[in-house]
This record gives sequence, structure tokens and C-alpha cells, in this order.
Amino acid sequence: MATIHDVAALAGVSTSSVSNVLNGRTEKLSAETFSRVEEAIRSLAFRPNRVARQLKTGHTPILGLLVPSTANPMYGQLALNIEAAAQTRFDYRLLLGNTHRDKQQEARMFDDLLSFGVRAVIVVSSLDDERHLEEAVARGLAVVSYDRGAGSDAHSRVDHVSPDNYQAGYLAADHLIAHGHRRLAFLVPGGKTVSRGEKIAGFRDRISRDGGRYSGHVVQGQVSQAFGDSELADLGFAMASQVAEMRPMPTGVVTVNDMLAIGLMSGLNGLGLRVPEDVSIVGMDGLPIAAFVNPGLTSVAMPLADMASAMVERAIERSTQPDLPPADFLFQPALIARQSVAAPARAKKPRSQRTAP
Amino acid sequence: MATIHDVAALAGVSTSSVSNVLNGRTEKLSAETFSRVEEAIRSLAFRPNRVARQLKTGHTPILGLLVPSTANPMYGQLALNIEAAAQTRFDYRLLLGNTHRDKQQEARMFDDLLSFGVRAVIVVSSLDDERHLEEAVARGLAVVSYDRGAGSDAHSRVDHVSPDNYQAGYLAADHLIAHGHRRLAFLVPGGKTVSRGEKIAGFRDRISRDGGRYSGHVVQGQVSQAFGDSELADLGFAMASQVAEMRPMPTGVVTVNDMLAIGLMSGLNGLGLRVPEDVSIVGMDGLPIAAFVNPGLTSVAMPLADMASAMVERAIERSTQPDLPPADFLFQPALIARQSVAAPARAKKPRSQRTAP
DNA sequence: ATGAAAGCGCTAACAT
DNA sequence: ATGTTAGCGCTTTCAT
Repeated sequence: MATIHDVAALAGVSTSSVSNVLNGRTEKLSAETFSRVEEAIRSLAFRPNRVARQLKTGHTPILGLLVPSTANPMYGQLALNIEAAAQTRFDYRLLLGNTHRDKQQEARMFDDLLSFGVRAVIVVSSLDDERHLEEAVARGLAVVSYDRGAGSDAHSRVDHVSPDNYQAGYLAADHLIAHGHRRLAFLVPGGKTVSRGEKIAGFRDRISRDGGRYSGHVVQGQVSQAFGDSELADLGFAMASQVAEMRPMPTGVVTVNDMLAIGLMSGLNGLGLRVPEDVSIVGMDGLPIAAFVNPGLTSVAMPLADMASAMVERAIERSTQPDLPPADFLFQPALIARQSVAAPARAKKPRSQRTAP
Repeated sequence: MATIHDVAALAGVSTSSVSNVLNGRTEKLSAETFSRVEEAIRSLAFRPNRVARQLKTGHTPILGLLVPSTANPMYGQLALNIEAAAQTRFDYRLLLGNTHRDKQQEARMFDDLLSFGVRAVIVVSSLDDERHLEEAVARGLAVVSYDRGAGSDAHSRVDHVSPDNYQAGYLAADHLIAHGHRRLAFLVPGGKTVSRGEKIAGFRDRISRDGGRYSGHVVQGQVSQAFGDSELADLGFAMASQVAEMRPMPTGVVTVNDMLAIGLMSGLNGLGLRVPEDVSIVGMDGLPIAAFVNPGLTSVAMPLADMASAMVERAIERSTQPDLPPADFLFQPALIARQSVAAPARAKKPRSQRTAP
């Protein structure tokens, strides 16, 4: 590997002139010298060593990304969008970590990022508290947190980019109600995250808007086996029986994300319940694959590309200006109607005919 | 950030002693000094700067990973498995790049990896030739190529880890034939990759084994729109009409991967063709989500975790021993039977009744 | 057993 | 306009 010295020697100049060429400081060199150095660089196929540069400057064009699991297509998609934004807009690369929402893993990753000199990181944390993120900020990381909405801790030094989860919950419930459903349910995995809480709040508010005419229970995954972000469909499948055993059974179910919905649909199917005839389903995420399951899954889509772009921009921006006041960016979701929602069977009959089927 | 000097000063020793402690060279220090240094490290919360270390040693615990697109759950899954293996077995981190199978992008990533001092990379290339990989090797990268099978260039310096794609194609055709299908088809996107070729070869060999009793056409995606690895389901959806228009129409279709199959199933559905009654489908990958589509997708599963482990091990091993003879590792796939395959409708009737429906 | 010192490849004052 | 030089934080001979 050629070094800056080799280039300098070949071009007959000093290393600082080479450095100036590398950094495009045309005003410091005569055009003649500049091009002579360029020529030397080319003929040696010289590529500056970023490690040496970083040791000197303290900067490295690398962005950390922590997601629960890239096996969840939502985060695979997110990683793709973030990488694209980082790469094309800032020439940054991505250091990826799967955390399984585990605080230890997150902390280890922060340690490593810091030791690699990485200064900016995007985190899909969603753990209940963000103290470990604040700690990372204190140690010098620019942290952008995804999917935790606004209104977190008052004096946080973490930036937040999130879909409007409250609105997502609201839209989902509204869509089912508009189709005539009255008994709804909201499905979530066992653990708690901020985004789930907000989705549920939106869901509940829509339910109670019209004077208690609707019901909306929150169903938490209660299965012996532990499911993580990589096995959400399995969890949804297992939770189908929880739904089927509810009395009265809901006719419309909202799930906190699409993979859960896809598993649920499959599980209901296995129990002899048809979607949407017996129960309508609304997922959340807007995964491309939701369009291709059978029936097509209605879903509240989040504007991933925009959010990814915002996160990358903010993370990098803050890493160079640590004193920026922290901000919250909220993005509006949009419901995509497909075939998994229809009017409930019962609604076809006049209300007086409320006899057992 | 504390440096090794701070630690040395606090412990009242030289920086070289601190370095020796950091690297666990117990034999070079008295136990007393050793623990005094440890104490100083702890009280300063000192973390060695890996950049400085790397500049000196030339090594960094980072592994590059190039995949076509993490939006394809297969590669999201692969990334997860690779990251887990790298992290738990070697304490390596992952630098991720999405290449969209674009040579330019791959080349740029190689450049960057090299400039970051990364010495090991796993590539899901599948472009027709591997010259650019050899070039990366020549420049100092340990390259492990995924999904290109054995028997590539004779004197390659790239390691290969791959599922046995020939066997996968064979198994898929065999499964359909065992269910009574005689007119098969194999669906692939437009471009050419090594793995596709091998899958097709296995498929064809099984087709022709019993003396030309079966037919098996290869159907290439021919749609105006360009689809990448992120939109395979869309492509499958669009290709449904290509299948539906074949005369005679195949009763059993194999797709080169699961996402294509999932899109195809949806597209056939939209055309009024039922799976598996009118056409049976076999995918390849063994994605978890294949179990949850409706009907459940029969798929030839690849042993991802094992392959991921092998790739990580080999890449890191070779990065420290560049003179290892290059090797090919082949992993056996296994067919997972689900509901997307059934006997063809026609097989239920005696053969003489071959009238138009 | 411990320390002094050179140097990895680059950048950025500071000189000239 | 160009060159000299002092580090960035660590590892590693080589002395002692």
C-alpha cells in the first residue's frame, strides 16, 4: 500500500502538499503542482489510509445502526433505507448491530462504536427508558432514537425520529369502525415499548370517541415460548388462539406490526376462522410483503424512506454540532386498504336479529 | 476520553506497562503492578482507542458484509446470522453494504473497506464473473463468496460457501414430480447468476431423468419495469401472467427464491388461478415467513446459520492467514413440504379423459 | 520487571 | 506556494 510519502517522493513535493491535494485545497497549491500530485496519486493507485486520518482528525465517516433484528423485514428495510441515505448523501458507511432489544447488547455496541471513533448512531431501542442512550451521548455519541415519538424526557440530549404512532393506532381503529366493526382488539407482544403504548392510546381514543359504542381490548402475547423480533410471525400465529377464545370474539383486530398480523392471519386460518369474513385484520408498518399475503393485509404504512433520511441527516449533523438543541421529528402514517378488512358478517343483518348464529 | 498516558500516570508506570496489561501479558509484569494498572484503568473508565491500535497493528475487528438488499428477508436473515457469529465467536463487528448486485457498488465498498483497514469481507455477489473479487484479494482483502457453489475458476483465491443449488433444483422438481406433476416450470428474474444456473441444472436433470416424460421450461422475468432484489415479490406478481399464458400451462412451478414465489402466488390468485388446485408452487430459501403465507409455501430451505458460521470463520481465518489454500464449502438444502403443492387436478381423472375443461 | 523511544499514515499549524 | 514538524494513541523493540 502506497502512502502519502510515496506520493510526495514521486511528485517531488512535500507530504503536506499531497495532503492539501487530497483535501482539495486548490488555493494552497499552484495548478501545476496540483496536477503533478494528482498524477502521482493516480499512477500509484494511492488511497489515503482513513485510519491514520481518523487518528489525526477524530472523525470517521461511519454511522452506527442498532436494530432489534434484521430478520424482521421492517428493520431490513430500514437498514436499506438508512444505508442508502448515508451512502449517497454523506458518503458514510454503516456499522450494523442486532440488539434483540437487549440493553446489554446496546451498551456493548456503544462501547465499540466509541472505541472505533464512531460519533453518530441511530438506535431502534424502544426499551422503556432511555437512560443508557443519554449515557452514550454523555460519552460523545450523537444518538438518534427511532420510534419513540415526541414528549420523552424533558431535557433529553437524544434526537427522536418517529412515525406518529398515536395517529397510526387511531387510523387503524377508525378504519375498522368505518367498516362497521364494534368489537375490536389490539394485539401486542409481551414486552412494553413506547411506540406500542402510543399506538394503543390512539386506538383507544378512537374506540371511545363515539360514546362507548365500541369495545377495544388489548391482547398481550401470553405464550410459554419466548418470541423475539425475529419470530413475530410465530408469535402472531400462536396468539390466534388467544383471539379465538375471546368472548365475545372481536370482529376486527389491529396488530402492532405487520409480521404479527401475518402470523395471526395464518393462525386464524388454521383454527378455521376466515379473514376477513370472520375477522378483519389491520397491521402496521406497511411492509411491501403485506401486499402479497392472502388476503392482502391492510396496514398503516410508515414513511420509511423519509424517516431514514431524516435520521441520517440528523445523526451526522449532530455529530459535528453536539450543541444543537435536541429535536423531535414526527412523520405521518397512512393507511393502505387491502382485502383483510371487510364489514363484519353480523352487520349484514338488522340489529334486532341478535340471535346466536 | 482517557488515554493510555493518563492511566500510566495514575498508576505510576510507563505506557508500555499499561499496554502490556491491556494485552494480557501477565508474564511481563509483577502481579502487583498488574493489578495497580487494572485499578487505574477501572477508575478512569479507560477504553483503548482502537483506531490508534489499528494504525499500529494493521488489524481491526471488523468484517465487511455485502448483500444485494437487506429488504429481501433472506439477506436480512443472513445479516443477522452473520452478525451473531462474528460477534459471539470472534468479537467482530459488521460493516454492511447493500450492493443491488451492482459491480460499481461492490468495488466502491471494497475500496472503502480497504481504506478502513478491514481485511475480511463476505460477499453475496452472484454476478457472472468474479474478477473484481480476485482484484480485491490482490489488494489485501480476504474474500468469502456466498452462493456461487464449487467449481468456479480453477486458481481462484476466493473462498466459497454455498448451498448445493443443483441439489435444491433437483429436490424441488422431484417433489413436484412425486406429486404427479408432469409439466413444470422454473421461474427466474431477468439477470444471470451462478446460483440460478445451478438450480436450473438440477431442476432440468430431474426433469429429464425418467426418459422425457416431463417437461420443464425456464421462464425469465420479462416485464417492462426493472425489479431488483428489494422487489422480488412484485416481480413474481408480474410474472404470474407469464405463467398463466403458457400453453400448455405448467401445473407445477419452482421459483428461484421464496419472495418470487410469494409474489407469484399472489399474482396467480389475482388471475383466478388457485394454489395448489390449479398450480403447485415450490420456493427456495426456506424463509420463516413462507410458513405463514396462504397457502403455506413449500420451500427448499438452506441451512443459513451453518453457512453464516462457516463464512465468518473462514473470512476471519483467512484474513490472518492469507496463504490458506482457497476452499469450497457446500451445504445441503432440505425441502420443507407445506400446502402450496398438491397433486395436479388432471391427475385425479383417468388419462383418457383429456378433453377441454 | 520496567521504561524510553520510535513510528504506524496522516493533518495542520507554523515557518519560509 | 511549498516545506518542516509535531503530534493523534497505541504497540513494540530495545535498553536498563
